[in-house]
Amino acid sequence: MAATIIAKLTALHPLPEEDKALLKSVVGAGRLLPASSDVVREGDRSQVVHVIIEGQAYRYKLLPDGRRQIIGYLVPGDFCDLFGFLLKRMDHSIAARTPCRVAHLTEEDILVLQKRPMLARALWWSSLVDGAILREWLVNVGRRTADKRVAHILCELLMRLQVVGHAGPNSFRLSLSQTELADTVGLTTVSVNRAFQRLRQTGLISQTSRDITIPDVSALMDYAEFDATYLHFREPNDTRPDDRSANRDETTARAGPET
Amino acid sequence: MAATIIAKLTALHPLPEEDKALLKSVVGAGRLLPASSDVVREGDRSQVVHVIIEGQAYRYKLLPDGRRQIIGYLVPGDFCDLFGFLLKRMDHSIAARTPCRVAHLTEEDILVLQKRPMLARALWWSSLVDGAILREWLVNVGRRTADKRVAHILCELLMRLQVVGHAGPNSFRLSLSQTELADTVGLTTVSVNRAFQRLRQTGLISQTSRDITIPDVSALMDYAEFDATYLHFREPNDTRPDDRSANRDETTARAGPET
DNA sequence: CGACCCGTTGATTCACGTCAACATTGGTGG
DNA sequence: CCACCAATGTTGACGTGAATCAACGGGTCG
Repeated sequence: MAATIIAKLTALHPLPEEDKALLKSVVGAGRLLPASSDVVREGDRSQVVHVIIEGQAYRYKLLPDGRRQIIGYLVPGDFCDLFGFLLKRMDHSIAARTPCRVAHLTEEDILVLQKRPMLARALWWSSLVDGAILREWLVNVGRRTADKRVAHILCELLMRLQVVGHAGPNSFRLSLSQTELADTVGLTTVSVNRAFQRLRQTGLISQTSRDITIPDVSALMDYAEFDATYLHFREPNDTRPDDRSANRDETTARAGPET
Repeated sequence: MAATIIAKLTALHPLPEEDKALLKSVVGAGRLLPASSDVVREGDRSQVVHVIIEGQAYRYKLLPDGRRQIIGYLVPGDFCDLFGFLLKRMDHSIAARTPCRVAHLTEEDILVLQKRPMLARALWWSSLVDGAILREWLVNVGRRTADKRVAHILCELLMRLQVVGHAGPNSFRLSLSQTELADTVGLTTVSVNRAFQRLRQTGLISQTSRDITIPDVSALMDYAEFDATYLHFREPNDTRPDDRSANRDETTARAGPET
C-alpha cells in the first residue's frame, strides 16, 4: 500500500528511514474509488490533498462541446493536488481509469512533510518532473505530426513503464485506449488509429492486441524526435527494478465489496 | 529592482517584512542580458537558480528542423529554474525577449528561503500557477481552432497584464510578435495573421498597430471558451470553514451497486 | 541605402477532422 | 452456453482548416 508511494518518492531521492515512516503514518489506508469516477473535480474547493496509492488516473479538462484533453497521467505515489490548498479551487479534474485507492492528507500533513528537508526536496523534484513532462506534451501537440505525436507518447510510455518495472527492454502493454491516447495528443481516435497503422506498416512498432513491441527502439525514438532528458531519470548506479513485465497487479485491483 | 520580485511573490501572498528583507538580501542586483539572448539553455547543468528581475522572457524548445514551441512567459519576479539544482540538466531553454536583468541565486539561497514558511508557500503557489497555465495551454493547442487559440491567448494576456497594471479594462498593448504568438499556440505566423483578421472582421477585437482593444470582453471570452479560474487570481489561502468533504462516492459512483 | 524583421496576401496542397458505417472484443445476464 | 450490449478498434468517402510556398510593402536600424 503505502509502500508504493514511498517507492515513487524514493525512486530518485533516497529518503531517511524516519521520513519513510513519517510518510507511511500520514498516508494511511486510503479509500477505494471505482474506475471511471472522478478523484477530484474541476471547481472543487481543495482542503484535502489526494494521493494515488493504487491504480491509474489522469488529469483532464473538458471543453464546452464535450471534447476532452488529457493533461497528465497519475500512477501510485502521485499527488493529485499537492499544495492544492494554496489555491481556491481545482482548475481541472482527475479521473480514475482503473479502480484507485487514494489517500486523503490534510494541509497540516503536507506542512509536516514539508519540514523534512529530504522530503521537501522529493516533493519539489516530483513536481518539477511533472512540469517537464507537461512542457514536452505541449511541444508534442503543438508542433508534431499525428504519427510523431503517437510515436512520441509511445516512447514516453515505454520509458516510464520500464522505470517501474512494468515494461521490457522493447515492449510493453498499452493499457490506454486509442481514445485516451487521442485525447492525450490532441487528435481524434480515427487519426490515432491511422497513425498506428502507419507506424506498424513502416515497422517502427509491431502490435498484438494491446501488446506493443518496438523492434528498434532507437529508430522509433529518432523518428519521434524523442529525447528522454525531460523525464529526468536518475543518474547511473543504484538499483533499477527494470525488465520483466511480471504480473500486472496494478490493474487487477477491482472494486471490492467495501466501497 | 528587487522590489519587482517581491511584488510578484507578494501579489497574492502577503509576506512578513523579514521575509521580504531576506528576499532582497538574497537577490542582489543581478546581471544584464541583451534581448534575444538565452538566459538558460537546454542541456545546461543547473547549479544556479535564475530569477528575472527586469524584462520579459519565454521558455521554449526547439525541434530538430528549427521550429519552435514556446512553453511559458516569464516576467519580473519569475524563477527560471526554481529548484533546478534537483535535476541534472535543463530540459528547455529560456530566452530574453527584451533586455533582462537576472539574478543568480545559489542552492543554499533557495534552501534558506524554503525554510521560511510563508516564503515556501509563496514559492509553491507560484509554481502551481505556472503549472495551471501550462495545462490550459495544452488544452488550447490540443483542442481549439486557430481563431479560438488566438482569442484565448489574448484573453489570458489581457488578464495577466491587468493584474500587474499594464492593461486597461478592455485594452492592452501586445508586445509579442505574431511569430511569437504562433510559436505559443502551435500555429504558423500565416495562420495567426489570418486568425487576427477574422477576429477583427467579426468585431471581437479591434487593433491599431500593436494596441488591442476588446469592445466586448465577455464576448471574446465566451468565444474563446476562456475561464480565468486557471490563473488563480483570487486569494489563495482563504481558510474558511467548510463542510468536511465526506464521501464523494455518492456523486461519482456509477455502476449500480444493486448487488 | 541595403538588410532585416514584421505583417500581409494569394495560390495551392495535404493532413487531419468529420461522418457514418462495420468488425471485434469482452463482459453480463438470461 | 448463448444472446446481448457497450466499448473499442477499423474502414471509406469526403470536406476543410491550417500548412506551405512565395511574394510584397512598410518600418527601423546600422
